[in-house]
Amino acid sequence: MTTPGRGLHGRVLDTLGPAITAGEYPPGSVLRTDELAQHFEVSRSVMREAVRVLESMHLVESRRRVGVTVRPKAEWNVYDPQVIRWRLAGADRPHQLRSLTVLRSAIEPVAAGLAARSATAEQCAELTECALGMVANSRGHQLAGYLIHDVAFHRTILTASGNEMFARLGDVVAEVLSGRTHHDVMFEDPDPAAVTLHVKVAEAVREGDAARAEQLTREITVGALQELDILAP
Amino acid sequence: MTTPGRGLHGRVLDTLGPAITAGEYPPGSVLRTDELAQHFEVSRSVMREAVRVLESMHLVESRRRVGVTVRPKAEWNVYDPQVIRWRLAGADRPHQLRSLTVLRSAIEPVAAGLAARSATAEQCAELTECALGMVANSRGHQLAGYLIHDVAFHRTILTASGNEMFARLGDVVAEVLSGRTHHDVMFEDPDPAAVTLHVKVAEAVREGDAARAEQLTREITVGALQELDILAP
DNA sequence: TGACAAATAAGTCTGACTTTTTCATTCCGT
DNA sequence: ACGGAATGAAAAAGTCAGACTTATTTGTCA
Repeated sequence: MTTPGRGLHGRVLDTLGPAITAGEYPPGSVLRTDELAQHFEVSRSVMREAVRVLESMHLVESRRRVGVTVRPKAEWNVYDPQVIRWRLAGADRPHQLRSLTVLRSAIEPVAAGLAARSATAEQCAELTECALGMVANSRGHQLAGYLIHDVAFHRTILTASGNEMFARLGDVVAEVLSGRTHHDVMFEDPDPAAVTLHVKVAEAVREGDAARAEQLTREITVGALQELDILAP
Repeated sequence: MTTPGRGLHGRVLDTLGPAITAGEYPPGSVLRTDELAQHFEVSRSVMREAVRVLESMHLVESRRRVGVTVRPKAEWNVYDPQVIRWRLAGADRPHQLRSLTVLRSAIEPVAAGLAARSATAEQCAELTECALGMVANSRGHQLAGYLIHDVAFHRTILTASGNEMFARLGDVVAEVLSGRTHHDVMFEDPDPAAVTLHVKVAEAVREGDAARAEQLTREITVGALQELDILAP
């Protein structure tokens, strides 16, 4: 997780960001910098910095003589990890989780295919290690241990794809997987079939079999979609 | 495009952002707010706001007694449209274009599949209209007209997918397509086969044939990959 | 080695001032 | 009397300058 207290403006964002992304201020709402500064008991300079950050996330728009207006959801920078965290922490969580899982289902298979072509020996080893760690923690309610390896596995795939855009989704996937374990599903041991699939993906990548790595990963993501009752493509 | 002159801090970002993303300041470089403020001839308050924005993009990190240090590329928020624009405008353009095209190849087929399931009648009409517009402008060096319809087509697919994360990639795809037309390839009329594929995708979506829409779109993106000499999966 | 002190650069606050944009009024012409 | 253009005032963000605070690092000395 990122540093919680990186200055006063960060403190302000910690409450204002979630409030906006939660829809507490509907699109078109107008805030005034001075009022916000008073409300949060900070100086205008600090408040202005916070507004600038929200503006860079396209959450709000600041215009002279008008104020700080909340933008419609469709314009938000929904790939900003901070925005994602805020939304995952709020009432929008289920919806956000679905969006992200669908995104995963598009990205990860392709990433796995690329990883099979360009993964380094170290990455292959890491992958195998993670898969074995998942197997070792797949029985007896060792969810914490399982999760660590699961996250590391997917992160390694995304990194090994060699595509920077894919690699940067590692944190997002981590958040989705953690969330799934802690809150929603997974009250019991993980599906053995899923565990096996991970082992096979590690194999396929190690052998450089791109098509197989992609197909197997697609099966994993289909499973993730089904867990959320999303119609599998 | 976004508004160019949204305040002094925006002006500063317009030169500092591209400079950082271009690698002009290598990772670990230390900048000092006061010096920057002097250099850009703005007050410290303005400079601080600019730094905050760069910080929210994970381009830099500001620490007391140290200064503003440039983060390694791997930590940047590479999905931030602003960051993408900066990188597309700089020396990193070819690399960025490849990353984005690979991203497209993962996203768009899935988006098309989803669109086939959930597109509205209006969206289907829009799609057909775009495809016809592409056909009409596919001969006789009418690249500008072709591009408009091409961009609109892909944007509509992404929107019609019903997934907000996909929808937000519309701008990125637009930028990639425009760039391709203006700079790199496409000196002559577009590939007739590609045009036909677009028409067929519109058909498949209209008929609700998800698998076919996905497969046809995959063929389109494979073409885009090949244009950049990227090994097709 | 550890504690303490100095230096440093970001962080914060305040108040005065500027600039842009909007809204309401007024004034003119038809 | 009505519509529209010009004018003025108000409102809120934007900018600046200066003083002060605080955390962090570095270096010195016991």
